[in-house]
Amino acid sequence: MSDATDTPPFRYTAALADEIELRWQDFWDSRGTFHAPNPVGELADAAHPRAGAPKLHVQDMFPYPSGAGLHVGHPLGYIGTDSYTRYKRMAGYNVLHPMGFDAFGLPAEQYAVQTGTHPRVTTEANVERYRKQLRRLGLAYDNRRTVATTDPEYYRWTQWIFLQVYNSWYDDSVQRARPIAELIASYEAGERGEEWATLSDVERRRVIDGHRLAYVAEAPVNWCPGLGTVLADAEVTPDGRSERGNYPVFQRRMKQWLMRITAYGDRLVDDLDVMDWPEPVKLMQRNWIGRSSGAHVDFAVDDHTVTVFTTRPDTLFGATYMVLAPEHALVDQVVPAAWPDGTKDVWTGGHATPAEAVAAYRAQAAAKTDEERTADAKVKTGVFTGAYAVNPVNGARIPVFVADYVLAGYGTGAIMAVPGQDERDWAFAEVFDLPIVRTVQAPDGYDGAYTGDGPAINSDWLDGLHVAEAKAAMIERLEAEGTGKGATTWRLRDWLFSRQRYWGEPFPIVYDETGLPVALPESMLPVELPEVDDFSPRTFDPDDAASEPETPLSRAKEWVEVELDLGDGPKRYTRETNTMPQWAGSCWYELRYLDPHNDKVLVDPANEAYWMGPQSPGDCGGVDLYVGGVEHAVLHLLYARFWHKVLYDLGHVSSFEPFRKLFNQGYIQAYAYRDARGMIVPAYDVVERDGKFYLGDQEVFREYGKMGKTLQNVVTPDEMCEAYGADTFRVYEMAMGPLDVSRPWDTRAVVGSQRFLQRVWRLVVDEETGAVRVGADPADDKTRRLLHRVIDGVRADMEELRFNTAIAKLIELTNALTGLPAAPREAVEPLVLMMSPFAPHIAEELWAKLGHDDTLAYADWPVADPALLVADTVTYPVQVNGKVRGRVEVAADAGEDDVRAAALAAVAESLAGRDPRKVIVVQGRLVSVVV
RNA sequence: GUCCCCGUAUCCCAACGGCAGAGGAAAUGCUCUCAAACAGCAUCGAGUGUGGGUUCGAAUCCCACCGGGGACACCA
Repeated sequence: MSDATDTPPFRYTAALADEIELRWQDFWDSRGTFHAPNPVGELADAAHPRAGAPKLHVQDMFPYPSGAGLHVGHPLGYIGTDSYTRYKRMAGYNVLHPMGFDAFGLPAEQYAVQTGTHPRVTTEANVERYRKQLRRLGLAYDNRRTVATTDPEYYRWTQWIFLQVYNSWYDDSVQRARPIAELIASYEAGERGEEWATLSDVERRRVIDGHRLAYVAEAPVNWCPGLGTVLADAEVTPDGRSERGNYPVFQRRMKQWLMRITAYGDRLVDDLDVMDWPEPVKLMQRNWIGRSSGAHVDFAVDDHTVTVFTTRPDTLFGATYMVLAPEHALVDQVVPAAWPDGTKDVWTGGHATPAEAVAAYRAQAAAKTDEERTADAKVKTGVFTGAYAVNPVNGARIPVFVADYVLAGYGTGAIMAVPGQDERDWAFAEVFDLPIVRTVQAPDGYDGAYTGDGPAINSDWLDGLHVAEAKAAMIERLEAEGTGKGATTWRLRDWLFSRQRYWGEPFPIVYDETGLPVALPESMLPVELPEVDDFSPRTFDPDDAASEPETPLSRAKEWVEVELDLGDGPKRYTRETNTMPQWAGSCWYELRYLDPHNDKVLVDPANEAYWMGPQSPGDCGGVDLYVGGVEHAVLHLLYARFWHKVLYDLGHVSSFEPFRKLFNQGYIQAYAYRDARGMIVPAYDVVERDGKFYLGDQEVFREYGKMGKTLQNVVTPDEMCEAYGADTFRVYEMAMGPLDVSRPWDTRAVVGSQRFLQRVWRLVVDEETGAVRVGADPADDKTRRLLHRVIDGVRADMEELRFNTAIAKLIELTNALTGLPAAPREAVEPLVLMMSPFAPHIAEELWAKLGHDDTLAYADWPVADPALLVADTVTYPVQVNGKVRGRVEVAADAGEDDVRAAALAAVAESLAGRDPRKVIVVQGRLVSVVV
């Protein structure tokens, strides 16, 4: 062990980095360096250097603190926002950059079920570990503002928001939520019909409860026996399994809490237009919400009326048959005793009567899972019901089919089929030999269903109109005749909000003797989770669709049965024993950061307006930059937008969107290795030789995937800090590529970032003596010009989050300074300031060594001198027919004619007497000569 | 099947339509060392997935195809 003697005593090594980093972390903590002042309240501080400055609110999607701790992929976004906010703070902004923990959730609960350890114990330990890991990275959070969703002081307000939602209704006439008291007043004033006066108290409550934005309903839900809980649509994978645990999920009707997010469908779609979000995420939200506008059209089927939904009312003259979903309620009622005349053989499925055919088909459809239905989508199946419908616009009789390509849960569960303009209908019509009538003129030679625009044909009075006008004209006619109505349908359903779980927020709801819910008053919040011995919901055989949920809280009898005085004297009540889903706490945390300890209100309006309020007329307001993975594109981001809009409608916040700008960071993935038997081997022990990979002598094979236990390729920030220090780790993560691009982790390459920091260190500190060696002389002209070019470029890169190119420029400058006998202070100081967002500890240390006695966190960010950005002379390459044939150096301010003359002289030889046909001078760039 | 993103040196990545290289890694040589590691200095390198088109000029814009990643997938 002679390392210590051979390494220069003052070299920037991992050990020195460790010492510097821990010291500065303590310094920042003890000084409260990164505290951000609020306008009002406990966190206001008029003496703060950034009090009253322009604000910037930057936030990361907060983590679920898992038992495995962080790996190097997790902090990528955190380091990105930290670098950005450190830069913006130096550039003069009052920066809010908080961090918290999404601490309710299944893993801690499942661990509790297995081991009997209370989820709170596990969660707190995990949170503590995360805090330590994040602190070690030197992330400049305002730690006074941290939140954990499991903290009763936090979930008190989650419950409070639930009460706001519960105690309001959506007034369609003004397109916003209003207090439920206003609805009750309206009923009592007789503005909503006479009936109210005749109702009993209980009936009145039922009427009102039916309008609330949070309500209990018997609804089709996703019941997952394997987890013992119901799930939101978004938590179910397309193949009908639970996203967590991958258990089968069954459709069941159950009594559950729902939130009326569908009321906000229009605004959730429309407001996407004003937000600065990645287009793919906006698209995913639009798809998920699935707004489509068209019309409901009534078709007579014998004595019954079947209403269909269509987005193409303009094609009504081309409707040649009708389809009901197998589950449609009217199917049985329209089926006649025998096949009518004209029934084609392919329509019957080989059955003797319509009733048999329909029953057989329905049984067959019911037996299919959604997955099978989708997999079979290529081949259209169905059967004739024997009934005919009458097309309301032309009186045509069209056969009514049952087919599973029509979904019961969307629209009305019935369609008019227009094969000429719909690909699915076309495919069905071909199988069942049904007529095809084009009602939109297709291009010459077009085969198949034509869904594009064109003039209407075969459509009587619509002929000649284009699609958009034809739709409007048809809707107008249908409404006038009373056979239809313009309509909008949604794919989005109301949000299933209850879970049969222990480790979640209890509802602030009790039930009285009527069995109807009663909201607890704010004064009784928080409703804390009771202590229980058994955390597990009753789980079942994962395939037992008929099982019934039983919540863990229902077993805490002394908690469930309570005596309360809710205004009419002490009475017995029963508590709600479901808990809220994990999304609840993350639906509003961006607001609590603003005023984390306020026990009077969720957030003081002045603080909300400052940090998140609209910045200009029409601006939606919200967090200025929200960074996280794209996997939350619909779930979290849709739910949070919904809650925020409710709070906006009720006047609690001034912004109508929570996140003005969204940025999706990429992922750090890693190589994994399998041996010849296909077994994963620890990536850490694999070595590369001659392009092949070996574990010992055995060749192994490389693949690429997520970092994790199963692939045995986890690298932790702790290891990186130990081997190189946090600054090196941070610089490496920011330098390896653009923030939004996924890339492979390569531990071998980290050393490059360490060498960069070592070189900067050496510019300031003599490795042998530890003395400050920075030069006092002014920089030479060349160095000075480079410095200002770098200052200029780095600022632009920082603004655009292009950290990789910013770091490249800093390295370029460093390498230039390294070559000088003594690096001039004039260049070193800006370099230290500019590297500080990425490597804050070493930058602080060097800043101090350069003679500054306070943190550089509030030092002025360097500004480039424009005069030094323009060169004295410019070298123009001269192209002849696209090939570079010469170069000329001319004064930077030379006119175009001078440049042309010089250029032509320079390539006279190549021209060989030919006359240039054209000479193009690109100012400052090049000259192109065409002969 | 439809839509979106991406293909630049051995690898990760740069290049307002204007000389393909900012930066890092690897590799090679040298310095330091008894030796090695660290560190330092130097060297090495592709014509931009393929084929067309637009242009004086294309990695960049357009079209088609190939490869990789992602989203959606009977939503009437």
